[in-house]
Amino acid sequence: MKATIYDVAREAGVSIATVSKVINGKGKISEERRREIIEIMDRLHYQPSVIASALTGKHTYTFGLLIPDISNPFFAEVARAVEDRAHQLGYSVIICSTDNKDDRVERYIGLLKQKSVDGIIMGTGIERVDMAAELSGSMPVVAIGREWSSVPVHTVVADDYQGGRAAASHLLGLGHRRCAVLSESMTIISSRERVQGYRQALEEAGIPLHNDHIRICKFSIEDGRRNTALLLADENRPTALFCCNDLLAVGALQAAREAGVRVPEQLSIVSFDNTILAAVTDPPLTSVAQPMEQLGAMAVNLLVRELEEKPSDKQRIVLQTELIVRESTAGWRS
Amino acid sequence: MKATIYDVAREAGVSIATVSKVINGKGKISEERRREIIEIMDRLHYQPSVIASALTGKHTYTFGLLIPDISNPFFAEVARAVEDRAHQLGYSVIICSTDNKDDRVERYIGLLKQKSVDGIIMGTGIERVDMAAELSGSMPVVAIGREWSSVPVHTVVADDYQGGRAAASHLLGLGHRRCAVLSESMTIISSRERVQGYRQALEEAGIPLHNDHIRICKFSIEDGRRNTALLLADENRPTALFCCNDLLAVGALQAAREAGVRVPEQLSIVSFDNTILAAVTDPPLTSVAQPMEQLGAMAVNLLVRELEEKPSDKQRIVLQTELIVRESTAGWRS
DNA sequence: CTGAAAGCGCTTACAG
DNA sequence: CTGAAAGCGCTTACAG
Repeated sequence: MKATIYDVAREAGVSIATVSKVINGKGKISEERRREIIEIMDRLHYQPSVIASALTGKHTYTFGLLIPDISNPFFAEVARAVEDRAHQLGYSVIICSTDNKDDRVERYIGLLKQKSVDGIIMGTGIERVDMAAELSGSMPVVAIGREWSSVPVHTVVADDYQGGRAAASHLLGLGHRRCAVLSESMTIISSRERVQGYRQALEEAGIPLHNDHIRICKFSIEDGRRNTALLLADENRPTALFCCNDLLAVGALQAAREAGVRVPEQLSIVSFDNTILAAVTDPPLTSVAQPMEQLGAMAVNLLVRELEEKPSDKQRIVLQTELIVRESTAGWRS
Repeated sequence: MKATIYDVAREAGVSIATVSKVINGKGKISEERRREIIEIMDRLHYQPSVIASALTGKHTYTFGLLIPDISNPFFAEVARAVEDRAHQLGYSVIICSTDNKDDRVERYIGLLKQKSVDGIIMGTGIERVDMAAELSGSMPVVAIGREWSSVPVHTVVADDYQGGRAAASHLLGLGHRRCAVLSESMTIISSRERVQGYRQALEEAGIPLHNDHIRICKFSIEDGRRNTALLLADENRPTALFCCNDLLAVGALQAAREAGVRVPEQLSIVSFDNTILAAVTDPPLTSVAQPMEQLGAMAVNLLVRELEEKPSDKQRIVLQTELIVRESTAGWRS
């Protein structure tokens, strides 16, 4: 049987209140007693029950991480950063893959509430924004890589707009004039921003982004491939393609190969995220890197500060992206 | 404030014992009362506290998943499978990346115990086997992709030996005679089995596996690259290479490219795992597929059965692998 | 400096 | 069929 606070108290000949105080470093305890009690706790391998202390108003030191899919390399890398920072700070993380489905989000949130988690990091999309609003009313929430302008929560995101601009500048600098883009749904703010940055940089260079050069995709290799195939089938096909994430870019690469279009000679591709995938494809992808580690760590920092200090004003932290040039982009002479 | 069982009881004019019974579907309650109470619980948005019920002897419906690194695609895919199956069965999973370090394992196990998780799925390596033994004495444990022959726990693994044989057979069939292998540490049973299967199949064909054709690597792209570079520097270099996981194979691919050795024309590579990486490299990797989804789901099944039914005999489940032939292997004429 | 007692939100015999 | 009471392992005023 596991030792309880009663066992320790009995062994030490004191009350459980006294033991509780030394556990929590509260109140005044004579140095002698304290040492003795600590020694006994060690000897008994006593570990306070988080369950019991949570029931008396303290924290569970656990929070939920909602992301679309842990098996997706981008979220896996972010999750690792979240986990590490959380662990450093004494927290555990329950991972929840939502597939971006509202009913899964709802179910998970319900479970997390029942389990009295201390807070939630939301990295998933939701359609019914009221769910986020309601949630943020009932516990600390920080949004990561996503935002809901109407809901007051801490937010940490990459500078998607600048990232989109960087992709465009790079392609323009290489001489491209027919530039297309593969995006996720425009209902996702980060996608919208990436496309917007891309579009603006192009327009400033006097190059409009044609509507039929904007393809909205689902978040999958397969859909990236399908949409790229459509773009490449056009007689006036683009010479450059900006993909809003690595998965889409992998699909684009596959479509190009199948269509006999060489990358980068006949088609330049810039992706976004810079997960491990970007480094292992053929050719390796030029990619706008998101600071995944920082994203995760900052989100945890915000959440824990909210938990342990006085609730502060909602912050919005924007982290810089960085263009990593590999071999999927090359100069174009028309 | 969240509604408690007291609120429901008061509203319904019954005792909390009665409410508890309808929550748990225990005891006899008149159909009328039950309906009324359920209606009130709905109206109050009442959700029983897992914390409180766990303190009274029930489960926390949470378990821990210990793996080396969630940002590694193989473990991310397994984790997703674990999460999905757990979720279906009403459990949450706390993810713990250990980097295969004993002190991290120990710390995590301690935390999980304090949090009263119902069980642990161990997919991580540990040096001090006694830790696993002690753990399995204190709560249900199932090992996944790892085994400790001396510790009685449920185990679910892929058939590593057969997988190694399959890799060798494939290469032999293509005419290769100088075959090398990149392995993880031989202290990991699964690595040992893979190499063993590979070696035996080679030997049965009359081809010994030379010691200097066995390279022990750390679990990283970088180490795969480094060791492959060493192999390729040999004048009598191998024409085929079996890598015990995709990450090592990615490193091998990089080393080959750097050394100007074409894959598969001058070097065939077979990897193991068949994560998403194997599909996106250049060339795509021929790989021995592990059934990651099944591995995860089976591990959860075993754990939950142990939890909810009478503890059964420790099972050892071995799942089949499957060779997926892509473009990193080709025939060799000497 | 130390302890008795109430309380957190439940479940479980046990009695009726 | 229903409820009073004890108990799970803690923490927190409060009193001394």
